[in-house]
Amino acid sequence: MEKSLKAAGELFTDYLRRYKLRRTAERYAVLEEIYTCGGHVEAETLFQELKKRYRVSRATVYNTLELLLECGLILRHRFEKGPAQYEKAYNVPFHGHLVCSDCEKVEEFTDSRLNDLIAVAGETFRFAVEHWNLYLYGRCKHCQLKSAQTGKKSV
Amino acid sequence: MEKSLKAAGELFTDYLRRYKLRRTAERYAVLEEIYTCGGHVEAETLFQELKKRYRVSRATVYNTLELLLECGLILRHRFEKGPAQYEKAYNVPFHGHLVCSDCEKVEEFTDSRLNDLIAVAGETFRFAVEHWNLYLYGRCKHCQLKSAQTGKKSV
DNA sequence: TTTGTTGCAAAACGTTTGCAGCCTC
DNA sequence: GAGGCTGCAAACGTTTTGCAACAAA
Repeated sequence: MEKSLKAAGELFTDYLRRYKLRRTAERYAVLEEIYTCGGHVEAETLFQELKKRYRVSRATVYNTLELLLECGLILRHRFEKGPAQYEKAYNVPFHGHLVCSDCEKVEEFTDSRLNDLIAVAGETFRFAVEHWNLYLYGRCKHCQLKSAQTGKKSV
Repeated sequence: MEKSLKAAGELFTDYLRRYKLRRTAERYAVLEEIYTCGGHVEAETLFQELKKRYRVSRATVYNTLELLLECGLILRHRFEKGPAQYEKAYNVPFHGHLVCSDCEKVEEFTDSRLNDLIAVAGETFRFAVEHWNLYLYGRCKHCQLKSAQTGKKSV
């Protein structure tokens, strides 16, 4: 956790140096928040959290998110509903997402066949895959149980 | 093509009847446009096209898209950039999407292992999968060739 | 000192909503 | 005839942009 933030920070520094971009406190603050909040965050939440501790603007948050995406330190998801969500990507195994249509909670899963399948698809189409997303939508364990108890199919 | 529109129209009629919703010309117009435009369309394009032939509003387009999603006759995608895109779903095999970050074009691919993989993930988590999306982002064949010729890595 | 980056506010964008009138049933 | 659905326009929430002030190099 703590460790992956440190390593990510160093990679971020390398990236900023390489492209002659400035190392500002705000940029590292955004990185830290994503790496320590645990899970998925949306830009607005990120901004509200950071505002408690720093003087930051939404513009900077969005600007920094763009940089972090570019250097591969974070991932962005646009699920069916709501604003985009961000998660740390460094030292995290590739995974798919299970998104519950009822409670909106997101679970993650891995499958060894996923990477192979994606590599094959890329080769078949001579497509240079940079990143990918697999989203499964439906009802999670808890919401199925909940509706079974009340006898209702959905809210 | 023509045939799947007809079948989809009948399923839409069944759905509207079942839920005591009204069969309006506008609703069928939206369905037809999606089934005949071939590929992915965004709501605004749909609206602009329909406006040429009918008196419709954006509100009706969005409202109808919601209905068509609900009865499974269309699919909705939120790729990394841009507004949501819609595609017909009736009589179309499940497929993943290859999205080019350069030219924004979308290719489709199928893999027999996909359905199995998704079923397994669902069972493992006792998650009732309703639908899913697999998006691969990167550079398509043509854009790779294009940058190899100019010697530039990207635009 | 230079100029990339910031905070702020306004604008842009896609989508949703409120409402009076229309048209399906 | 009743009320679900419509077009229109205004409102909404998220993201982007323009700009003067600031601070990293």
